[in-house]
Amino acid sequence: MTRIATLSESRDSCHNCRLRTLCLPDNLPKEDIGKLEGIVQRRKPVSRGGYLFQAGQRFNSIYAVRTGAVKTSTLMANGDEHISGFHLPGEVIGLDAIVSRDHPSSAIALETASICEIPYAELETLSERTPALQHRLMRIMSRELLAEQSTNHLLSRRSAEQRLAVVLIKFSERFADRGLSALRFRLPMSRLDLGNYLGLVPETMSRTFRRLEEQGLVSIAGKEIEIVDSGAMKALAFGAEGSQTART
Amino acid sequence: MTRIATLSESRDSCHNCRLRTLCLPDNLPKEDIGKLEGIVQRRKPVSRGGYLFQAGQRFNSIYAVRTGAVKTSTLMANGDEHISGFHLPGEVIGLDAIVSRDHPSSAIALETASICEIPYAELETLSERTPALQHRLMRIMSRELLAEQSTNHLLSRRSAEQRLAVVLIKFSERFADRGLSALRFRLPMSRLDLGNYLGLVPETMSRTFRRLEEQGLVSIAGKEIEIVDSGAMKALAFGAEGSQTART
DNA sequence: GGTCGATTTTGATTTCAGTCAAGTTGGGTA
DNA sequence: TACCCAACTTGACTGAAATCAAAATCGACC
Repeated sequence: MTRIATLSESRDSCHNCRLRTLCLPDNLPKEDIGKLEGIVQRRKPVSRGGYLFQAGQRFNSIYAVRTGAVKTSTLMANGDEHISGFHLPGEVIGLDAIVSRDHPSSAIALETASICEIPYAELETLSERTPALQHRLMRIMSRELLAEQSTNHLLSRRSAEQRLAVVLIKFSERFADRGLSALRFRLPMSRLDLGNYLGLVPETMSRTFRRLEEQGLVSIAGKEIEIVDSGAMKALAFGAEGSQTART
Repeated sequence: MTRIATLSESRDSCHNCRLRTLCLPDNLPKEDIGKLEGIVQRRKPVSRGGYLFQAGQRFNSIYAVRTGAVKTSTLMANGDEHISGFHLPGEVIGLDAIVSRDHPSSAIALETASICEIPYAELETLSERTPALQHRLMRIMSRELLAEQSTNHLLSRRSAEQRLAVVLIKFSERFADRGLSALRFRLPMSRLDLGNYLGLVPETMSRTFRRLEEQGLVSIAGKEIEIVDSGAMKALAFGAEGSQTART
């Protein structure tokens, strides 16, 4: 089946999307991308602070970030917000709702974000007759699982400095995956949000940023981050030094 | 002493398996269970400390726990072990490997465990022509994602008492899901392992168990746990009291 | 039943991050 | 441009869990 692409379609289509290889279409044959294309809905941009969906809302679709950045968070029994993740272009949001009928968490734009909405019922129907898509979905779920595990890991008995180093390195890698600089980037979220994610209060965030800067590992100007000594950062983040002692 | 319920053996087919509704076959039509049955391999029991698979090993299969209990853990750069989860009968292990070709973590039996091995290539082929199975796989992945998120949440800025209360309540619920007592059960792992999972050192685990006991919430005899005041436990685990203050 | 090593407990002390309190900065807008 | 409010920073103090050290208990195996 050949589609006649209009100008706006060609700009907006999965085929031409720069994020293709990170997102659902990765590794799909051309015709399957076309089919996927048929069910993807491109919504008007969500501005800073706007909701993609709210916790408790009926689950209908999953969402892929096209531009901008999004946080997902759950409201705890006591009214506190817990931020479970930050999502950059090419990443898929809402997969945690598949099992439960309702969204367990809310998704909020950190900066103006354009979003692709993919109705899940249609995606599921399509993937029944599209093995490559089914395959891809499983891989994306698995990838998310791994990312969550890595966050667990991060939160388990690591110092504030290590947590911050890890998260900065990971952002660096994610920006690099998107063709941006790995050494100079702008964090899309507030210190408060990043602290919430890392299990640290804003005061500690501030002091920890300063300590990393004093050690000559990074250079900070508000949300602009420059990684000055990437090797030392990785050593701090993943190395033996300063981590919990092995107890065998 | 009253006999503590154990996770007893189920028959050798998915059709008759008591864990059917927790595991892969849930909600599958009879003939699909039959097909699944055709690819499931029942291995000889793995004894305490034995590996189901090791980190770095080539990914070929996912595994379902039939009896016993299993922990999954990753070895960190510095040689430390980080335990990412404990797995009871009916739960599926190894889904985090789908994306990566190799297992990112090891799975180790905490007590003698019988395991169903499901070759992933065959499972994927089967699910291509079995929509219900595909559906079920997605739901299981989503469930795992939620479980990981909930662990993140648990590790993020909660006191030792709250962490322990949460994990005990969750084990209680999981045992109940398996038809065992929610109020009296035996934890399958050591304090060290549980502490590792919770991000706490064994000394703190010991003291925290004692504090919960002193408050009359639980009664502890080694690995045997009795939940004495389930309401107060839930209040401690999920309630407003003692948690971090909302900072808006 | 006794022995040895692993697991768990207990106590004393230290330390890192949290809390409280008070600025300072900076982006948005009137 | 100046104002305002939110975001961020800084400092002093506190407290919960880590660390260090040692003893007690458990349990697997002769």
